Amino acid sequence: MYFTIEGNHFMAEIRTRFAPSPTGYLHIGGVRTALFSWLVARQAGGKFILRIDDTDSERNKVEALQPILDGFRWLGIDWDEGPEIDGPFAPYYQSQRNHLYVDAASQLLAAGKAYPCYMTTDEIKAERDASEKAKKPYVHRGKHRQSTPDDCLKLYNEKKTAIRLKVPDDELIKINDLIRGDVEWQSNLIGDPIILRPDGRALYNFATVIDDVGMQISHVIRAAEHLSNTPVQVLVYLALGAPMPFFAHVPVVNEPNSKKKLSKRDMKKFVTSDVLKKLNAVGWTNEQIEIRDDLNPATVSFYKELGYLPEGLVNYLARLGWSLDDHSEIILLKEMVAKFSLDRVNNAPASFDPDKLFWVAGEYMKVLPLDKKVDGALPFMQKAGFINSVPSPVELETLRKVIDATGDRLKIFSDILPYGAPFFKADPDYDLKSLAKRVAKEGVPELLKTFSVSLHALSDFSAASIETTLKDFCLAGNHNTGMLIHALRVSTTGIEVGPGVFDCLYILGKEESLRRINLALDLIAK
RNA sequence: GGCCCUGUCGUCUAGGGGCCUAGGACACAGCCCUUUCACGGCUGCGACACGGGUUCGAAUCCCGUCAGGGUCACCA
Repeated sequence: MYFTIEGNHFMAEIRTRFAPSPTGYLHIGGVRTALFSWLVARQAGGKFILRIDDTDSERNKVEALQPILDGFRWLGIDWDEGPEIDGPFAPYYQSQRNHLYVDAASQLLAAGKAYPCYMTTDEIKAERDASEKAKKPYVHRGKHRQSTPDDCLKLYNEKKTAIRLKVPDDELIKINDLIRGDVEWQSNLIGDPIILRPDGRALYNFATVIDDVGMQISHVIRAAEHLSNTPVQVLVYLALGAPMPFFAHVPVVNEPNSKKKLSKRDMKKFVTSDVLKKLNAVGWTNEQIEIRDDLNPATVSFYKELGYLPEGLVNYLARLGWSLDDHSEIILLKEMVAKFSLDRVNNAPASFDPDKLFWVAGEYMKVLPLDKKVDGALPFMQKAGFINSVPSPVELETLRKVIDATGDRLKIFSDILPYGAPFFKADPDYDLKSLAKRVAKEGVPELLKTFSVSLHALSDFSAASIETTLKDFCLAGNHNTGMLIHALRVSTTGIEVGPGVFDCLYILGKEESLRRINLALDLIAK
């Protein structure tokens, strides 16, 4: 005989949930699991529930929860029930639900499915040592397993203690995991788990089931590390006589180029000098990064801070461990909701790849309308002090032109900083090496001077006409076109990489272009 | 150590007995386009963990080995 959960579900509606702890940040691995869960609910027209696992948090709960909610909102993962919106099964904070766990435990006690256990830690330790000596696995079985429900109740009412669930003998506990297929355990290898502490606080494995039953969760979609909790939880469902949900255990996310789980502890190690540089570039000081634990590549807010498009992050995360077919990489959310399926989720762990995420984010940026690009890039320019907090029409227009000229070079919003800087600073930051390489060369200063005259005479200072003028000029005087182009770029923007020169000159305007050319010439004259 | 899960290019993946000389994507290298960079195009590099079966035929099914991971709490 064995217990099975297959086909034992009779909920009318698909209801999935994610149960984060208020940690102060949204972890990239967790959000991927949540995304799968959300996708299942949205596809079925069901409900996605956020339940806060705050039973042992000493932190300020509201404060530590906010970044998580913000993260979900930013990504576009919305919830139908949970914090800030409530719902028919409120409260959605486990810390406020303990009475439900106590009630359920009493019920099990009365039904003879659980018993009070008065064994001391020393006694348990002695038993464990004995089993170890005998080279047998330690399986806890308390003394009051055999007592009648009435005796148990009486005992418990006289003296509160830990309550354990009776694990049945000689059973095979079997689930059909929607991702991993059949998984089974021997009940004889599972010790009677404590479900309620002597002080009346519930344990995770118990509280989770009570909540999932109470909130009518139809699909328990969670990280693979919970797979080994599942048999105990199945037993709780059974003891409760509650309908069994589907289970799906999503494989863990590994560190980049590693077989190790992308852990929540020790995230600081991801803050490499490279990462630090990126964060510095968008205005975070090393001190701030040190204090905040959400500014590292294992959290969602890190990507928000750097100006990744949330759609890109979502797309990347979905593809991490899941595939639609043999070729699709860019999959719009709409399509994902329509076509997602748990059976196409891989069962092996996947390593997080920042390079690919960057590429995906860039693909989304490419197709973003110019207006949206301006909106997204503006805060970065403001934070860097290039543009006023209340931007002038001129600043906005220049930014728009720069972004337009920058084109596909813009992958994430913070990319605007290096490309945009030359157009918003009074003078370019000249890179001395570039200056030496492109301007301070034989004949080049003279060439620039002569060409300045042509530029000065130009009435239509558009990119196209600057280009024509330059080409005609080189043709007529038999000058090296490339040499002049490079010299112009460096002398007007200070850098060698960026939008086309003709665009740069056009955006700067005639006066400013000529001024900068002279500035560079003065500089190399020294 | 017990239990459970998992092994396809460096990474994400396709594949589920013959369409496999193993496909796509990122990354990397080269070439072309563009007198920069990026984009785009083309090419290259590069994997079925190992050993046994089953079969006419195995990346695919079975067994074993090895490796990695998860978990074994009055944490969640």
